[in-house]
Amino acid sequence: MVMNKAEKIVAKALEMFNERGIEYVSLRELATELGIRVGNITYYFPTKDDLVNRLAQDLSRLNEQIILQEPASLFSFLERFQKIFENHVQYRCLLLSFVHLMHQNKVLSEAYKETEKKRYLSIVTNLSSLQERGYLILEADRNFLVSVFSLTVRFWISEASLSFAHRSAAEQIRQYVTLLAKLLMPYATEKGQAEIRQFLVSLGH
Amino acid sequence: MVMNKAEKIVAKALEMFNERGIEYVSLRELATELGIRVGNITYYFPTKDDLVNRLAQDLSRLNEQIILQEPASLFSFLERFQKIFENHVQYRCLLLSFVHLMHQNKVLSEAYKETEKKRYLSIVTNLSSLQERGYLILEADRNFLVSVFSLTVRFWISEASLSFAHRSAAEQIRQYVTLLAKLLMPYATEKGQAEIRQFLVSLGH
DNA sequence: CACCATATTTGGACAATGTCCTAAACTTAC
DNA sequence: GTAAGTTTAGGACATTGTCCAAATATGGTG
Repeated sequence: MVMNKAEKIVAKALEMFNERGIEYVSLRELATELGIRVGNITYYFPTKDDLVNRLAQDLSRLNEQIILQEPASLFSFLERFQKIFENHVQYRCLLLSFVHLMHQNKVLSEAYKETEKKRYLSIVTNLSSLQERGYLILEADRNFLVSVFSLTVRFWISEASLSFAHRSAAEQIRQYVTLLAKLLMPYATEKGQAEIRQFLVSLGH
Repeated sequence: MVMNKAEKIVAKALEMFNERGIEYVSLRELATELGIRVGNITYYFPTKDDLVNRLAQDLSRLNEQIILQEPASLFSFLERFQKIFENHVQYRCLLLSFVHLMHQNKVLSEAYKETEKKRYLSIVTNLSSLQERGYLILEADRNFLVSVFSLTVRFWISEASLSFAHRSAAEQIRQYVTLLAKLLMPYATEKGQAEIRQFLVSLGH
C-alpha cells in the first residue's frame, strides 16, 4: 500500500492515540516514531487539532456509509450498530476524549453537530419505520428510547474502557450491542421479539 | 464561614474547574484568582492531581451518604438517583473528565474501583430487594438493567453538557432521572408502575 | 519580651508541550 | 540547467506542572 507523508502521519497518529490517548502523545513522540521532525508534522497539520480533525472526518465518513442505508428489518437495524461500534473501536481515541474535544475544538464540535443531527434523525425515523412495519410498539416512549440509544452509542466505549478493559474488543462490542437489543425487547411485537432473539443468537447467545 | 487556606484553594478550584474544565485551568490562573503564588498552592497540594483527588474524595463522601441508606420503596430508589445527580452537577468537572482521570490518575482510579464496586452492588441488591417486595419482575434482565443504569449514571452529565447545555441543571437532572424511571417501567409490577407514575408526577410530568 | 522551631510564602528554575518561523534541501516543470 | 514551488530541519517562544531554596510569618516557651 502506497502512502504519502500525510497519510503516514495520520496512520501512525491513530495508532499511538488509540494506544495511549490523544492528550498523552506529544507531537515530538509522534515525529520520533515516524523518523521525522516536529516541524515536518506541522507542515501537513498546522496544529494538533487539525490532525485530530482529520481523524474525526475519517470516522465520520465511515459511519455515514452505514447510517445512510435504510434498515430493512429490526435485525438489520441492530446489525448496523454493531458495524458502527466496530468503527468506534478503530477510532476509539476520539470517543474516549469525546467530551474534551467537543468543548475545546471548535471545528470538530461544529462538524459533530451535523453528524449528531443526522444520527438522531436516523434513529427516530428508523424506529418509526420499524413501528409501521410491525416490529415495534412505541407510543410515547419513542423519545425516551432515542435518548437511551444516543447515550449508549456515544459512551459505551468509555464505559467499556473503564470496566471491561481486560476483555477483547469483540467481546466489548458484543456486550453493548446485546444491551441495545435487550433495550428494545419490551417494545417489540411478537415478530420484533423473534428478530431480536435471532439477533442475539447470531451474537452467540 | 471560616475557611483555612487549603479549603479556600479547594473551593475556588472547584468553581473554576466546573466553569472551564480541569485541564483548561492552570495552577497559575487559580493562584492569580486567589491572590497567591503557584508555589503556595503546591505547598498544600504537591501536584494538580492531589487537588483533583481531594475534590473526588469530597464527592465520594457526599454520594456515600446517599447510597448507604436502603431504599424503602421504588419511589425512594429513584429519588436517590436524583440526589446523586445533584451531587454530580456540583462536582461536574470530575465527571466531564472522567475517562481521562481514570486512565491517568492512579490514586483516583484505585479509589474509584472501590466506589464502583459499592455502587454496582448497591444497585444489584436494591433491584433484588425491590423484586422481593413486589415492585419489579426481573428474571434474567437484572444484569442488563444494571449495565444500563451504570452507563447512564456515569455519563448522563457528559451527554447533557453536549446536547442540552442550554438547559438549566435542574432540567437536565429531571430529564435523566425521568429516563431511569421509564427504563424500569417494563419490568415493574402494577404496584411498581404506580410508584413510577407517582415519581414522574413528582417531577412535574 | 526574646528566642526558636515550625509553618507558610515567595520567586525563580526546570523540562516538556504546542505552535511558529526562517533557512536549507529537495522536486518538478519549462 | 534554472526558476518556482514543495518539503524538511532546526530552533525560538510562551505556557504548563513540578520542584526547590531562601525569606517571612506564626506560635509556643524560657
